Amino acid sequence: MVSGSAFAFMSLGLSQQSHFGFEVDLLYFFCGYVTVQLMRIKLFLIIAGVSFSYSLIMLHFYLHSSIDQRVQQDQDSASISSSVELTNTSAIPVDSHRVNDLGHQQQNEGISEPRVEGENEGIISRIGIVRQPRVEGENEGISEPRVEGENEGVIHRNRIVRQPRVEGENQGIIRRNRRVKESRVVVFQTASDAIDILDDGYRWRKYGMKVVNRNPNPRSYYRCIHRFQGGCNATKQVERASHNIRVVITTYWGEHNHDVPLQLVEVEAIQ
DNA sequence: CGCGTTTGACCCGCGC
DNA sequence: GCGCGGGTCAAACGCG
Ligand SMILES: [Zn+2]
Repeated sequence: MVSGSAFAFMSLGLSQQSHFGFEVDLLYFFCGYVTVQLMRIKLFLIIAGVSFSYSLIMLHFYLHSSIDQRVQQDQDSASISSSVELTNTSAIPVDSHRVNDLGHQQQNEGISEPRVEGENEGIISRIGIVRQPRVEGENEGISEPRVEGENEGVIHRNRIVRQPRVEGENQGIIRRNRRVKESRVVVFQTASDAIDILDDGYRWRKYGMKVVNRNPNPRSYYRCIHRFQGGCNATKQVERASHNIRVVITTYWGEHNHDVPLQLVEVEAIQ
């Protein structure tokens, strides 16, 4: 029976291998190893098995319930105030789905596992939206990371962004010290094995890539392609989470001041 | 040749 | 002031 339970632990660890990071896999392996050692010395077998199974279950639930918090902590020091939705149960294939209106897209409600077994399609979940900056001092800390029925998750972050430089005249004299508070941030979390960039209908140009915050995966910076023609200053950042290689976090900054450009399929449909 | 990506340098705010 | 972390620039490069 004890060997059977140990085998169950090992198989559980192997089954979780593709969903969590390397450290968690190491932790599972260590738990299995400790179980085997306890089998060898024949000491407190049943108690150790029960305690280890309990700790594994608690670890599993902790990882499951705090994935959105860790996403936000990895993003930067933003803290989630109340009512952040994490409804990534809608298994929307990234290829066939275009997020046309990010601010008003409704996700279905109801919680389930933040991962889809045996599927390669990405699942999209909107973490939060900031429409205007908030004053620090209220709603400190992380509370209620999972609220049912709320469609407007709010992340308050008083991030200071630089004003874009005025092009074409007097370069060198123009100071960048005008700072505004960004008023709109949309964070998406996508679980995908291969697809990093979800097609939202807009055309982006990559302008930077940086390894940040001890995350082995670099963060990519994109700008809207109409920045120099139409003055659109919408940007987005795409990175993979450090703790889970399958989670892709897409952060949108600013809003477009133009319409969604036509896609190739639509151009072909017109012709 | 035009357009988009890559990638090292640069800049800037912030903490010590 | 200095180092560090993170965002941006821009020359080089690649590709149709
Ligand atoms: Zn735009």
